Amino acid sequence: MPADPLDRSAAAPGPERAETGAEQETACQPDRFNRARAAQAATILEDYAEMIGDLIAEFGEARVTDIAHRMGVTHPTATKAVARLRREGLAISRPYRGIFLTDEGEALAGRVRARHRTVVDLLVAVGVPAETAEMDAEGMEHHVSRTTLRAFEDYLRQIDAPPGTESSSQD
Amino acid sequence: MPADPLDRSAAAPGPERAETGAEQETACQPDRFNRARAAQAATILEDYAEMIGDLIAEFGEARVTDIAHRMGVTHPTATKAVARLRREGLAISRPYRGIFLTDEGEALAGRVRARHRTVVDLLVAVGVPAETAEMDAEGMEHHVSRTTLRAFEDYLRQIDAPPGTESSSQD
DNA sequence: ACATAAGTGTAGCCACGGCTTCATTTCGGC
DNA sequence: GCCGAAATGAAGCCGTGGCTACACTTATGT
Ligand SMILES: [Mn+2]
Ligand SMILES: [Mn+2]
Ligand SMILES: [Mn+2]
Ligand SMILES: [Mn+2]
Repeated sequence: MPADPLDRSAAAPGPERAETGAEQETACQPDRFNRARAAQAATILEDYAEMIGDLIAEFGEARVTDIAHRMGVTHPTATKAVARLRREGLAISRPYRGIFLTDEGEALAGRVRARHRTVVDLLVAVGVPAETAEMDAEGMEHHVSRTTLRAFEDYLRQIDAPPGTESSSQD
Repeated sequence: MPADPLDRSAAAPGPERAETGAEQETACQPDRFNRARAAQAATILEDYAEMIGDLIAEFGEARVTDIAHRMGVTHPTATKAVARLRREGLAISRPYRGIFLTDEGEALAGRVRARHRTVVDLLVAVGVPAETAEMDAEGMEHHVSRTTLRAFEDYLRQIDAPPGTESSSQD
């Protein structure tokens, strides 16, 4: 093959790094992806915890079959997820009995539920149809950081304020 | 086994379980999660395709090591991802040579890149700090449907309109 | 009370996406 | 041209999160 006409060495992002001021734009890149992967790992726990919380609120307990049905998976899959919740100290259960949340699990479920609602609300606020917002939020929510969540809340509060009351620029 | 002291019937506030239309309001629920799972499955392909596109734009080709470095993974992981891209008809490569995108892969990369920017822009527009927006968008973007993306674009266009020129919005 | 239905557990399969380790190839300096 | 370094490939491990198939337990109805 022709000796590769492309010399990467010349086009390299920058042999010397101008430190302090300019962050190496490609150096933070891996971090972004790592964070996204970490968020993805928590997705299952979060969704199952919230779901179990919902079922407990409705029926007083969460059963594997109900969890599986609502999550759209088979019951062994739900069982495995519950096992992981148990390992993480988020749920408790006994064989052939319902699943319950620990205090920690309940706290998580609560946070997740609130965040979910905020994300949906924000999407609707910027013009996304309600049904679509509900759909997309189910996946997006797990990647919404605390900072972003707070920004969403502030934004929603701001647009909720009566338009006549214009203390907008200030706090 | 001890005669289980936990009778589920007592724990349940409502003895009767979802007998009426309770199933119907939760019928869409599995679909939401299935969609979120599908979006997650596409995440890897999308991010790698975009990344390969970036590298080609910079260096004329994408090398496994560079991909791995920017994605924050080891090179065998990047190799596996490239293999999957090839299988899906999104990339082409020959042993010990650079990786390139097919027309389809290039189209995907372009869409993903544009969507990424839109998501970041929207986050910033509603008050999320730029760096945080970049972080969160990396994960959120894959769950943004076409409908939501269009809503984002409309919203951004709307707020981009000069505040003084309010011909568009009825007053 | 007992038969059957429904719920649950368990085992084992698969693909994915990380990783380490080692073999092989290509590249670059001399 | 050679040789060492760097890049790439290939094998194989692990955990996750789907699934099916089958065993067992619990609930239910007669
Ligand atoms: Mn979710
Ligand atoms: Mn949710
Ligand atoms: Mn991404
Ligand atoms: Mn992206």
